[in-house]
Amino acid sequence: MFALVDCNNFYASCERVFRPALEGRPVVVLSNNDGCVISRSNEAKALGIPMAAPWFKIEERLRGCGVAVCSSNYALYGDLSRRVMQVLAGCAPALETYSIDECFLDFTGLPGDLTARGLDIARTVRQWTGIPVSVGIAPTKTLAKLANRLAKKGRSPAGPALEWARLPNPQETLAGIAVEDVWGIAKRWGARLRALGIAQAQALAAADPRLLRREFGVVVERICRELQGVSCLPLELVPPPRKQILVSRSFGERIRSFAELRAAVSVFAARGGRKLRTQRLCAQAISVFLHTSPFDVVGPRYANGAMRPLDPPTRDSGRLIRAAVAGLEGIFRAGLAYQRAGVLLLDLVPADARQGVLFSAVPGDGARADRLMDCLDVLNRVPGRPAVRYAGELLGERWRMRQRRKSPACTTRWSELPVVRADAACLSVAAAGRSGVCLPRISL
DNA sequence: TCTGGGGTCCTAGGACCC
DNA sequence: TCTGGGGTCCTAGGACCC
Repeated sequence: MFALVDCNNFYASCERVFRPALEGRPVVVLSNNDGCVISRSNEAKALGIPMAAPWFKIEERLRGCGVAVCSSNYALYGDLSRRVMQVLAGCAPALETYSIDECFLDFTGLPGDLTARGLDIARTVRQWTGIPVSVGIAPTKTLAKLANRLAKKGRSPAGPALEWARLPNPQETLAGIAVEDVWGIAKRWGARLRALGIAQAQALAAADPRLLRREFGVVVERICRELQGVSCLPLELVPPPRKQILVSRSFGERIRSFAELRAAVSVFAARGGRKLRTQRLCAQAISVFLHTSPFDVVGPRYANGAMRPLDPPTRDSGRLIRAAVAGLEGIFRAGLAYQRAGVLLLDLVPADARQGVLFSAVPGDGARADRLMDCLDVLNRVPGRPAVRYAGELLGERWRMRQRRKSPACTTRWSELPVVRADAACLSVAAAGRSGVCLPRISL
């Protein structure tokens, strides 16, 4: 038995935690560079703001609607996610963190009423972190996803938790769910399924698994069986090691000079190195890529990438930067307006299982390089922009993203901690330990 | 003026091995 | 006249997820 706990409108909800005045107001969070809408509060959804809409296209229409617009603040979201997961870890014997805002819990064999347990989880997470969540409970992950969806849409009489087995008529419910709303079925497969006369979740559950296997492969066959209640996707208790690490950004403005691209690519490579080290991995290859904007109508279009082997495998930021810049030299074309670049670290291997090179031409990358990187990481431990950087990273800043409306890093940066003023009477009530919930009225 | 940034899995086909 | 049966590895492309 699985429970899927999913944060409601996660990024928008995070913005509300430290700005209670946003409660009840439409809130949208924008992607990097303040580009597209990537999270919407219920009020924003009610205004008809579509997911992934480019903000500049809908901004005008929404003027006067009182929409609170936030640049994305990943330091905040990452930290609140960590707190939510920490609370959830105490709610079940095992859990799988599925994404920044979702978590599968193992509910197998738990005594008592599972719906009540789900409601209790939702209440606890809300009270301890400020984040509203929904809980779907079912014998398979796919059905738990659907149950969660129903709970989120207010289809659960109990509130934010819904147990599949408690539905009065599960078949009828499946018949009311479009096939594209099933986890793992998106637009393309949806269209092909519809062409076969499979338009709802119920039809998919009833379809011939052999046909699905033949037409779509094992993935859709599994989804079919999961809809029938046969669990095919187990809980992954230990996250498998990363296979690749990507660091890329769209630029705040178009970049034309090699020097500035080199600065951006150096920053990406250094950041990739840091990610490698926190995950105790080494890369055996690095790829650097860049392209002009696919939306620009004037000027030539260009996209290219270059791959370089890293032998021996490395997590040394200096070597990563050198390799990335060498790759960049090969693909840079003068006279173009670049919109985005990135660095991809590939063929990752555990750092303690690196294959050495018998006749190494690369000096270092042994204990000495490791110590240097450890030192760098200690100096840069505080989140935010690193304290110590490679000189190459500093040779241009114009590529950096636009983030005009970013909220403070309330929980990860000393200088941005919120100041709390609380009503004294209310605090004394809370301190007296009266039973029940007493949230003091606070202003920030 | 302005359009995100990460990831994974599966399959088919080709090249190669004994 | 006749030409096996069993594998692995790699890559590109297509699909999906948040």
